[in-house]
Amino acid sequence: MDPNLPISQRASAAAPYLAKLNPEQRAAVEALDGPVLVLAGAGTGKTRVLTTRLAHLLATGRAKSWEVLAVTFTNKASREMRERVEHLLGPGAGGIRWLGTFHSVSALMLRKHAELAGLKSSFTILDTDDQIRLLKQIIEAEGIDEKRWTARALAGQIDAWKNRALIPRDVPKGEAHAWGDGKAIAIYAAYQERLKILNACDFGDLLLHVIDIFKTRPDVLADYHRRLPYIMVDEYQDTNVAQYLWLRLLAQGSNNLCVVGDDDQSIYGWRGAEVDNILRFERDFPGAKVVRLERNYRSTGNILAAASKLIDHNTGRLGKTLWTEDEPGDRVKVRGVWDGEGEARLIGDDIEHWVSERRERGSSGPQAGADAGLKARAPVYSQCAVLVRAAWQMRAFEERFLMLRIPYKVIGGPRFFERAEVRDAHAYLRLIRSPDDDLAFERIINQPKRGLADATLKKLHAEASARTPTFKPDEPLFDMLTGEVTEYPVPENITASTRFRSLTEAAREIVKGDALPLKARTALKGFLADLDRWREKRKQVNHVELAEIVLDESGYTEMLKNDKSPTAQTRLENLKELVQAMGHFDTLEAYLEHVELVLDIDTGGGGDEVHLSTLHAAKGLEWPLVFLPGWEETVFPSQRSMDENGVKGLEEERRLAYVGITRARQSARISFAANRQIYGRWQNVLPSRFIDELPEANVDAISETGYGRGGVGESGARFEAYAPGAGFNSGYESPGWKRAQDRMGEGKSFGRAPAIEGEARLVAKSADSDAKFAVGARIFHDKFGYGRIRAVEGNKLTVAFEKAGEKKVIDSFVKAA
DNA sequence: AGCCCTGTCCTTTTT
DNA sequence: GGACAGGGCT
Repeated sequence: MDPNLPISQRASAAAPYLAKLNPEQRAAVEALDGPVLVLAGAGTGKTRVLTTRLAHLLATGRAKSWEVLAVTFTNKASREMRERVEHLLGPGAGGIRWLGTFHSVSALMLRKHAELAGLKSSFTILDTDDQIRLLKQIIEAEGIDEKRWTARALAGQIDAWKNRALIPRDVPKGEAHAWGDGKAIAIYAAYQERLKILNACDFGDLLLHVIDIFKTRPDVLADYHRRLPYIMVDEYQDTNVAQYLWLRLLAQGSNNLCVVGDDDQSIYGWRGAEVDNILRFERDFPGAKVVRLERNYRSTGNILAAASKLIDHNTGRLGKTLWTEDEPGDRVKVRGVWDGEGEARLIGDDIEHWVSERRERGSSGPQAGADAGLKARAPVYSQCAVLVRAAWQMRAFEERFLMLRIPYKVIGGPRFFERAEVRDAHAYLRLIRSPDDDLAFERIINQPKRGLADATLKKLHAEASARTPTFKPDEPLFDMLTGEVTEYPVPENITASTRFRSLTEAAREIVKGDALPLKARTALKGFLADLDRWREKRKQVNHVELAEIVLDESGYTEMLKNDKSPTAQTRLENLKELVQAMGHFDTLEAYLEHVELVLDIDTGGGGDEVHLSTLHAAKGLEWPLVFLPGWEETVFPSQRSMDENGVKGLEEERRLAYVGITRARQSARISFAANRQIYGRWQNVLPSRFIDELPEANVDAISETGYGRGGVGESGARFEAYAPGAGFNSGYESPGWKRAQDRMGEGKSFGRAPAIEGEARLVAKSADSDAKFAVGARIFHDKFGYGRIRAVEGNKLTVAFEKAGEKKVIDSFVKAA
């Protein structure tokens, strides 16, 4: 080795991991100085570059593991990064202190400097649910029409403002005026006050408070500049204004910022992401080195060509030309089906084909032999994914997969930590930790039922706000409106919605008097005593035991045990899982920090299961076989996206389509239906415009629209017979389902298990053996849409159709011979 | 207090 | 098809 080489370069030359990179990737990894922008197309090894660069920084001794700030958007991404660095450099190398999501890193910083934002370092992080409940109270107090301005919508608006780093004072007047009769800013300000009093902040605040601290305390910022000379950012195209400001401030020190992203994969505009951030990086950071990664290692030629042509329809791109040395492979399949069920059927069949094909090939291959039985089966299901636009589209697939016994796993599906029982358990723990946590208090005061419902709660609220505040903040109050730090007494701009006495405190007060009926008073006393006892207990036992004790003594477990609804069992299991999860943490605090922020539990994974995911959650992942159902106008592209954001919205939808196609390694299969149930109503829908935008040369279009070919005989009906009361889900009852039963006139369960399906001819034939024309069988008619059989008399069916919300009874429905 | 019924509005996408 | 809120009833 050349002894004249600087040490860092000697290390580079020797590093084995560099040999695995192509020239562009290597250029990106070795650009260790100054601002760097890596434009990485889909499947070009973006993560590899990022992790290798990080490893390289450490391996060459340029940086210590605590001197690199590496930010990602999702917990999954940061976990993966950690693992991969470890993989490159060996065990222990993953201990990078400042590696995490924007939010988790911010939380870490804010805990250190909480007092500068008027918080205690033990502040709680509210999730969306808490946020909405809080806003609801404030809206109520402000006397605003709750129908017109829902808490949910207001939460969305406040989030949007926070994404743009706007504190109440900064919100443009015109914009605020359009909201809540001009009271939006007042509510926003009141909300911030309440958060401070609750010693809490929401997701947006994590960043905003830190930005504010950096701006007002140059000494603190300078300290971070010194500590964190290297900054790396993943998915830069998804940064919003707040995140951008946050980064700018931190990067001012060393100017050594390396961002990786792809403007074509910016799909979080609705969350405030500004593609513009990546488009103007070179202007923001003069002298930035730009590296383009254009060689795709993931997909075959046809898939890549189809995706590239599609994304070409967008304007204002930085532009890349992706290429691959892979063979063209299968063409992208586009298929039309009759309706959502048909689509699920088609995809289910495809997966079964794929699986049996692989299994056969595997067992006849050279590997087959004596030890074949001993070896775990090669994964097959997990090579397939179904990617949908919106979560509700998953249900059809889940039902179908259950029926076919295809194992599946919902990625990022109904979140463990968002389940009611888990949140209830957390509320107990939070309340034990901090008696001031009013949101937690409200959540569980009557869970399980203690006879402390609305009336009691109302009195508690009154008690809490009526009396002269006795609350004295430990720290001076920080005013979001003016940015001033105010000493007690309380600033005047606190609205009626703001209370200075916690509900716990109010409860202690109220049980002394006779404001409550005796029954409620006793119950409340008991509840308070329980809490105090648990707080005592906490000093003696560890947090896992504490959780068990609380769940048991509160009667929560018992409530679930007595609950006869089918979900009760699962909920009990969830609680067990929760207690188990707590064991992975040393303290209650550590655990709560995790659940508040990471909101993600490692569900073991690794099973051989088909992946079911939204397109958003699929970013960064890949599969050999990818299904892209629901490509219909109004669904995808989403009507709402286009209504709200016009061409910009459409282009983001198109990027989403691009992300979808480029997830596929070997085969991408797009499908669309002619009929789709939206809000429970049947609607005719048109194929997505994106389908027309695909290049013919790379696509096989097999339209089966009219699946079932509509009319058989004069009735023009397609039948799907369901066996009443049969197995699958037959115990399931929902309000809507019950209502449907009532309408049908038969009090019996119809069940949901398709016994047979097919065209009229088939059904009619089996009707002779009087098997399938059972009351409750589902029927589709070209003219009248879906209905259910109400009565059967020989060849005549009485069918109740539901169309456009109206009930229609067609007598003498003649079957086709 | 709490259950049940009925009417309304809805559904993107996530830290 | 379902969450949720409000009203009426037990």
